[in-house]
Amino acid sequence: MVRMADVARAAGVSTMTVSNVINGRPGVRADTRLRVLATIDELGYQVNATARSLRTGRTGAIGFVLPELDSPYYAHLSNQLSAAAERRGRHLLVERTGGSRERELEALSFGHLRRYDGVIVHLVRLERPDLDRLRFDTPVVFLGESPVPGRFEHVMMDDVGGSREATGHLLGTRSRRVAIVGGRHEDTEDMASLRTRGYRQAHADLGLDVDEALVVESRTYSRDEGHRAVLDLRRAGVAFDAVFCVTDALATGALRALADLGLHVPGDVQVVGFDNGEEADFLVPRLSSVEPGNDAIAELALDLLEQRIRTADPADARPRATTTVTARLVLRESTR
Amino acid sequence: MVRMADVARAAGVSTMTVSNVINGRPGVRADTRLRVLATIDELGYQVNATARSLRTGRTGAIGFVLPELDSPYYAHLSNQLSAAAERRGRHLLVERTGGSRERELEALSFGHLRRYDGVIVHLVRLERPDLDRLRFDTPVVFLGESPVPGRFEHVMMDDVGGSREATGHLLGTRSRRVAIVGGRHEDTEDMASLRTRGYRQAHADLGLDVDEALVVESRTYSRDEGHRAVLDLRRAGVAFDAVFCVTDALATGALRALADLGLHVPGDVQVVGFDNGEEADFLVPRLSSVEPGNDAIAELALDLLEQRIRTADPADARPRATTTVTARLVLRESTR
DNA sequence: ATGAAAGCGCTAACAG
DNA sequence: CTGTTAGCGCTTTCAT
Repeated sequence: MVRMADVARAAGVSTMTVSNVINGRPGVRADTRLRVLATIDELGYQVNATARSLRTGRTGAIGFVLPELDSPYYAHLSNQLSAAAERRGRHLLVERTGGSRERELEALSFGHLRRYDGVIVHLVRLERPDLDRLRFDTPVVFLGESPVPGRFEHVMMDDVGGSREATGHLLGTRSRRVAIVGGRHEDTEDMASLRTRGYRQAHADLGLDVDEALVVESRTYSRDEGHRAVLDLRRAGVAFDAVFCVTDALATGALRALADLGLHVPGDVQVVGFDNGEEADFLVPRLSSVEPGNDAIAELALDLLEQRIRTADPADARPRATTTVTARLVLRESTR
Repeated sequence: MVRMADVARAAGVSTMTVSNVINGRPGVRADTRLRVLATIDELGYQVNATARSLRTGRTGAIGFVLPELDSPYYAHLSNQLSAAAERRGRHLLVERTGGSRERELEALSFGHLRRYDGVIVHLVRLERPDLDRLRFDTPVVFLGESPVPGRFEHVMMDDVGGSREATGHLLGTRSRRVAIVGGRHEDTEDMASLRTRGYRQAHADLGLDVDEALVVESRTYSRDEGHRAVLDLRRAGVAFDAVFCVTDALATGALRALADLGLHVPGDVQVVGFDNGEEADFLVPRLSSVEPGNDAIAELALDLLEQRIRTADPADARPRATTTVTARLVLRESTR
């Protein structure tokens, strides 16, 4: 372990001069700087980020707290956030909660947050009572559909609008029995509910009733659940001529199930997904999907965070808001 | 900001007693403990991890440094590592390098590593000269195919064996012109080279020559490159009756391209991927793929890291090794 | 069972 | 242009 003090002694200067050199601060004579740099190199010295962070209160890192790393949606979003953060000269550290209440709370604990200058958080379990109790002064931007107390910034996608457009397209292209996979009978504020709300609105727009038998709930939003859901519908004898899946992963499973059943897409059954992940363009048939605007979400979240980090005044009273990024339907081969 | 000293004052004890309570150390009277806990709760105190870490030299966090977050392979591996680390009472923080030399070096800098008690690293750019120059005492386990100096632990998958088995299966099921997508003409030690080596060995096993026109290199290992590669082969008039793709993502693109060309899989062309990701089971047709043993790799990497963290002696001379985890071919619908 | 003192490695503030 | 002093919030050590 080489300390700054070691460098200072070896170079015959004080630690402050070493510190000034390292941090590129002005007011160091050129020859002194060179001597210090040479010594640093020679001893292989590297700053202790922990000590610096304790002293300055800054870490140079931004956190991204999410439920799962291996869903295509979060994987893609993380990658975009990481690349965008890098462009701004910051490092992104990604942390998984597994979608458990306990781990979400832990990730938002003060001690944990000290690791970061700011944090972007996508919660799936914590509800208002929990959120209201949160106390920290690390700048935070929330993503996702859970309603967030007004004192926090919140960026979300247009779940309702995107779903309405997708369902509307299906109903507008001669489908009359549109199933929703990953929907929700109850109307709360989670992702499934919001997307189901758009689905219901599209029906209402045309004066159509929703057959609740077509609303299929799912425990997860992964491929196997999409596969199971379509097979279940068939087994239950529920007729359908289109499927709106609330994620691309569900849609991938649904497409596979329809192939297993020997049904033609989009001839017999149309399919639309939500997320517009890279995979959509490579499925057979290529999947029409709702593009939620991840790029815009990533940039916006980082912009907001950057602002909060810079005006580090905890009592900063500037208005915070929930910003909704526009979604749009991308048509491919799985629809008519 | 509530400090430990604030809690101590409010509870009428010393900071040491508060510290002892928080860390569950013995030697605190029950009533004192309760009073301290009540005060902590009341003031909403949370330990400052940075300060603790400066003092103890430990952080409770393990790092995972990888090239990209959004490739299905790394996404899945990260998720497994994170879940496994959690089971061991540790937190995993994931950091992306983007596959650039500069960022890989930075991630391995001493200052950066101080954030972690130990780090698992999957490099793709750094070469021996760079690695030999590395100086740090944070325990590190390397993943991936780059050769690693003997002083480090290294866990890798059996790229050669898995590829040999996959190619062998194709050659053993009446395919005579097996293309490799994502292969490498030159034989070095990167992933593409190793998997191509297995491909060549399988040919040699049967006394067959490899037609270099069937070895298609690719810049990335993503779906679009797989798609492009198959179309290019066709356009160039190279005949083939099977495709071994060195990743599932490439295979997904290849399947899509074969569908575009109106070729039947596996009737006209067989396809095998490598990674055995969740998607393999939902493609049309379902993709046969080499299972690299991610679970075993994740557990092993964490075991090795845990050992190094515990025996924190930097001069620890116990032997380090490269451990190769066995790969095996999983057959599905894309092969005969 | 509890507390006082010292210090982890760095940098802000000020002095020279 | 360079150095001195103090202290970030915690835990280790040793004393009581």
